[in-house]
Amino acid sequence: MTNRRQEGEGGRPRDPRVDDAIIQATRDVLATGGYARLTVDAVAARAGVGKAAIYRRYVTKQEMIFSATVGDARSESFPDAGSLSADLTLLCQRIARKLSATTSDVLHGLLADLYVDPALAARFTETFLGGERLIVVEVLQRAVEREELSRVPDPAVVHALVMGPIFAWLLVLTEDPTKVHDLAHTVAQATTALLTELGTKCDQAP
Amino acid sequence: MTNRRQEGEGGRPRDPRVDDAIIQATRDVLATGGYARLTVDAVAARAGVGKAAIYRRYVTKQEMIFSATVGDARSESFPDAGSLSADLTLLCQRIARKLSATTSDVLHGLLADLYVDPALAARFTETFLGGERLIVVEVLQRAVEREELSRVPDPAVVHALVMGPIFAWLLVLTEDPTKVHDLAHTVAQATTALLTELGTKCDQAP
Amino acid sequence: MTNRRQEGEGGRPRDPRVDDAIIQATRDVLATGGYARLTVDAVAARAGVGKAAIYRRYVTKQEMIFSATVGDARSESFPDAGSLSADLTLLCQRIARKLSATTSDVLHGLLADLYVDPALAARFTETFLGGERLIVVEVLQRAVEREELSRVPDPAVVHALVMGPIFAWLLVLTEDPTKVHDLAHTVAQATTALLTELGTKCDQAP
Amino acid sequence: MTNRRQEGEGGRPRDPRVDDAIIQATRDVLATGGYARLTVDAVAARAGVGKAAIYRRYVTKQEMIFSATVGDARSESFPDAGSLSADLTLLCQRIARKLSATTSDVLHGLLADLYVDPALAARFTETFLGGERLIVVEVLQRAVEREELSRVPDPAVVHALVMGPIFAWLLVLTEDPTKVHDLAHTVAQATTALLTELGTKCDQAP
DNA sequence: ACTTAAACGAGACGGTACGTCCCGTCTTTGC
DNA sequence: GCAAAGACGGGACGTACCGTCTCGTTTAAGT
Repeated sequence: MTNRRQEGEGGRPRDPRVDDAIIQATRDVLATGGYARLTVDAVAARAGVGKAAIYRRYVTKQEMIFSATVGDARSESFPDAGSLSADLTLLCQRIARKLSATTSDVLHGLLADLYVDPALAARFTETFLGGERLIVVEVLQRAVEREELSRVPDPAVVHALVMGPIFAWLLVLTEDPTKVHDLAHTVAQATTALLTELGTKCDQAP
Repeated sequence: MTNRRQEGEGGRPRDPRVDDAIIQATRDVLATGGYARLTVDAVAARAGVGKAAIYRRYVTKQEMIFSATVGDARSESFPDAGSLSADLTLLCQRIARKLSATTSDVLHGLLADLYVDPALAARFTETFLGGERLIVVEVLQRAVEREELSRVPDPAVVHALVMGPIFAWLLVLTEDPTKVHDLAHTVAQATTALLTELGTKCDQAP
Repeated sequence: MTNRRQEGEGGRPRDPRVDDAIIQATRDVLATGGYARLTVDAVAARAGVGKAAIYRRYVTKQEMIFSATVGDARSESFPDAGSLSADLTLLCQRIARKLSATTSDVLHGLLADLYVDPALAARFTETFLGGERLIVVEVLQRAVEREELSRVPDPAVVHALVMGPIFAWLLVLTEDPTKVHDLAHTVAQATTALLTELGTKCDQAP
Repeated sequence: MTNRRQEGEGGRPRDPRVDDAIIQATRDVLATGGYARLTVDAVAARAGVGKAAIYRRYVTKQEMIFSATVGDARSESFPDAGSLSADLTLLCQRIARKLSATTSDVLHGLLADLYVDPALAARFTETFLGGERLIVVEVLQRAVEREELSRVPDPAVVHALVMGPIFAWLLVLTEDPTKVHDLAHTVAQATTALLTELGTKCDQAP
């Protein structure tokens, strides 16, 4: 993905081993020295690849990092856990797992760079957040069908309520990551409580 | 703050106008080009100041940005709003206001750089988060005194629950900032619901 | 010339139209941007040819340029003009014509590159200078036979005396090229004067 | 020279040791690997200097090489040797010495690059050739005053006649450099012969 | 009033990384 | 097996910042 060029047929095709080597080297370098110390030369050297091979695939260092970290976004199917509470718990666990996979500084570095590059920002929103948002919508619709809720609340608000605390725990407060599992449970409880017991007051945008 | 040097007596004293000029220029440059494009030379030029004057005050570019954006953190007193729900709402509003003051990329850039510089990270935690944490603790204690809660839950969890969604709304999801006021209300509701109606299940760490 | 490969018989034969296209494209690109800006990719593109087709014919970019500019060196026969003076004048004219055919920077660029590549240097000496040297020797021998000279002077010295000023005029001093015809005449006069009137003092190497 | 900037007074002044280090390193690298292999990074490394320090002084790699090789052009005074023949001999020796100081490929590389950069070309003409030209003019005027010549011939032609053969001997024919002294003598003889015995036929441009 | 020590604007310094360009080689598909 | 197309590893280019270091000047406090 992102690997621009699909047009021309002629010529030597891109070597998929090079693609893999770049991605893997990026992850290695990121793990070694962190976002701030990642160098395109370092990645190229580690991958045993010329810099040109990298810039042929990614317009920018950021694009490369994006692809190597949060860019794949395999949208796994989301099973029905049986109740709103169980669904939300499952979603929280998944978000926690996803955020745990990326080091704090990498995600923040990427988020900082998004501000400069709107195109990358759009792709981030679509890739990284879009999948989650779809799941949120589906979970809420199921709850309405089960008659746990009378109507579908604003998905953006629910999304913020469930991903926010986990994001903050791991990437802002940098609290103990081993406790994130319990936190996910608590977040699901709080959201469920809000949505069911207090009614549907959170549909700010009808 | 951070302005090292207290020892020597002799010599020309620091010019406070220079301090202000640096802070203001930093904010201007950040507003103009964002975190990624901020250059020490640019700040110096804009402030009409030599680079030495900057590095005399801050060890690092990041320290400067920190001071110019989130570094002042005047810990305003936090009034008692009368109930847990009202206290939490007030806290959420305050967090929302604070986060709205800083552009998305600046905060993320800073957070990314914290990873590299532990000293700055410590100061960030203390300055930016410490005040909030104290308020969280106080709010919870008041609730126990009022007998709204039977015991004080883990403040870290509550902190994540209240600041997480707002942070995510503004700085990750980049949703409409005008709606953050309503969101703050919703977050307070959800947290109150969790703490009161479902008991004290969130004391993960006794 | 230089077109390595004579061995194999089997397989598709080289397309002579490709040879021509490469030579012509090289000259075009040289004329357009000069020696420093000549790129193999540019030549290939202009010739409508793959880079491989070029490197199948020439080991090096320099070989290609050499072939396209000074490499053909058709050794035209050199007629007897009747006297040493007339022979030298004719030789000077021929040298002037040859040097005028190549742009200043191309020849200098080539000469610079010769330093790095001894093989090319040898071929240059042989191709570009060897022909001239043979003519010099022949002219001097004729003069001895005509008894204009008592013995044959060092051909290297005479070669330098006749080609030097013309080379300098066109490629170092970059004086008016239209005056090179007159200069050629003057050079021939000076050399004749030296050889005849002052005797044979220039046989430095007996 | 060439070191642009004379305007501003404020700020740290250029360190002359850096100037020297760059010049010397350039000569070293040139001597080691030749013109084609000279790298700005290599020069910077060898000089123990940042690349910025180089580009602060020279717009271009070529400017740097120019300054380090033929750029100084200390115009030594030219003594009167007593006769046209002796003056020309002295001039030829001086030219030979100057050309011997620079390696073949460096001068050719520079000459090739002059084609691309007219500003550098102008400076080359002025610096490297201008001094010689002035001497030529002076030598001819002296000869007229001594009544060896009836009038002053075209200096450009004489210049080509004396520097051409030496240039060709060393830098095109690459003949034995130890014989250049004898050649210089021969060249002076030939030119004297032309100018005196055959009259002033070479004033092509009156 | 004079000395002294530090702060000041300016900008050069050694480094390091960027993203671009080119070389000469290798690898496809199609004739 | 040659051809066009173009990807490959390598390496230099010139630019931009970083954080440090002089310059020569200015400004207070301590004598």
